[in-house]
Amino acid sequence: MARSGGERRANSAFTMAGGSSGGGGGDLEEILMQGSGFSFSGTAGGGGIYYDMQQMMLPPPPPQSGFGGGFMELLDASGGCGADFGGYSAPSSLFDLFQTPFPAATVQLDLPMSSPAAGESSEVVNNPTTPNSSISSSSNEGGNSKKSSKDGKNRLKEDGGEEEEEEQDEEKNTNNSSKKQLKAKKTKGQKKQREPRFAFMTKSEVDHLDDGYRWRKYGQKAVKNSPYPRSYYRCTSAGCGVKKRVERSSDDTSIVVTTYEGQHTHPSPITPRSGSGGGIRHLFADPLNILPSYHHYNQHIHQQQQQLQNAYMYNSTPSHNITTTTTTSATSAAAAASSFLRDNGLLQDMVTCQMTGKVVEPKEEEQRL
DNA sequence: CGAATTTGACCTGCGC
DNA sequence: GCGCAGGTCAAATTCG
Repeated sequence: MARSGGERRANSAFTMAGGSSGGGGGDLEEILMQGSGFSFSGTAGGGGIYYDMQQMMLPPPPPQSGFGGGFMELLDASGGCGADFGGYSAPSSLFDLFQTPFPAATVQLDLPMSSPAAGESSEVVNNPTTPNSSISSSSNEGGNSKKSSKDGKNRLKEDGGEEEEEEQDEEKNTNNSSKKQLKAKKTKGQKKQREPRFAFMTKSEVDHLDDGYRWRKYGQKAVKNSPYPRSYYRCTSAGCGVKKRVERSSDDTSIVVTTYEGQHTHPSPITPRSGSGGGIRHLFADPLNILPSYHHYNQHIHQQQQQLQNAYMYNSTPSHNITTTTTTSATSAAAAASSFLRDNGLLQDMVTCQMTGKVVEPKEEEQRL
């Protein structure tokens, strides 16, 4: 109950990780980035491609003109609606990797388990870099929490089948006292199907990263083997069932793992080219996340680069659907994040990181399991 | 007062 | 079947 008002602040840099549509018990692949050099530990499982992360350093980011504008463009282009992903074709996009046949669907690494999201999340171990020193970004406030709450209920239905939404709603209306029981009923016997998930991992002192969408926190759970709790967010837009999970790595407390699940059914609430007035500005309220002026550009970029250098992403694809995650797994939320990064000349690094990871061929993955 | 967060309870899936 | 852990709900609480 003791509510910490600080919770409402916003976010800083992105963390992005791979997702999975955990069809049935499909968990995210474990990932490990070791020590200082970004060198993945090879995985035995699939005999996939192995890359040395140490080779992947960040190229100097190209000077960006407009922050908000570019970001929003990208948001619109890639993130607005899930349906848009098909047409998204930025060559350097993080999502291209997911959408293309490139078997990067799964980046797998051996990992001593202490991962924040045991069994589902990944772990990053990096050389500690300068975390965001000051975070004062805005919060994603203003959403209609009630709707989101409702969506939350629907989530369960969606998991089991959208056709049951109405039916379940009726039940709820007629018997509010047993909502949970109803929920249980509904979900029983139905294989819960998760939306594609993408996780971003970044070094940040702020847990909840502002990706341009409005989120409402609907839960928090203590994570096993981690002193840090995991927070659950849901997109506040009506009808949008996108969820976001935020947790901090127990191994490296400076690392935040943000997992997106689902696709936004709406454009980002942030107005494109909002300039100084649009919501996008909140994204960059944090001096470390914005490029207030070209004067400070290098400095900020440097810090962001460090973050990204230490960030890597993975796509936790359910073992059975690895091959199909290419286009559908790209959540708009993640797209927004990637767009942001790409717009700032940072995404490439993220991609690089991903590509340097061990790539497991779908078949191999299946065999492995 | 509306919106967002907190937090304990509850539910589900999974491993043993 | 039981227990554990993850995930979600929703009343209470807090904030703007």
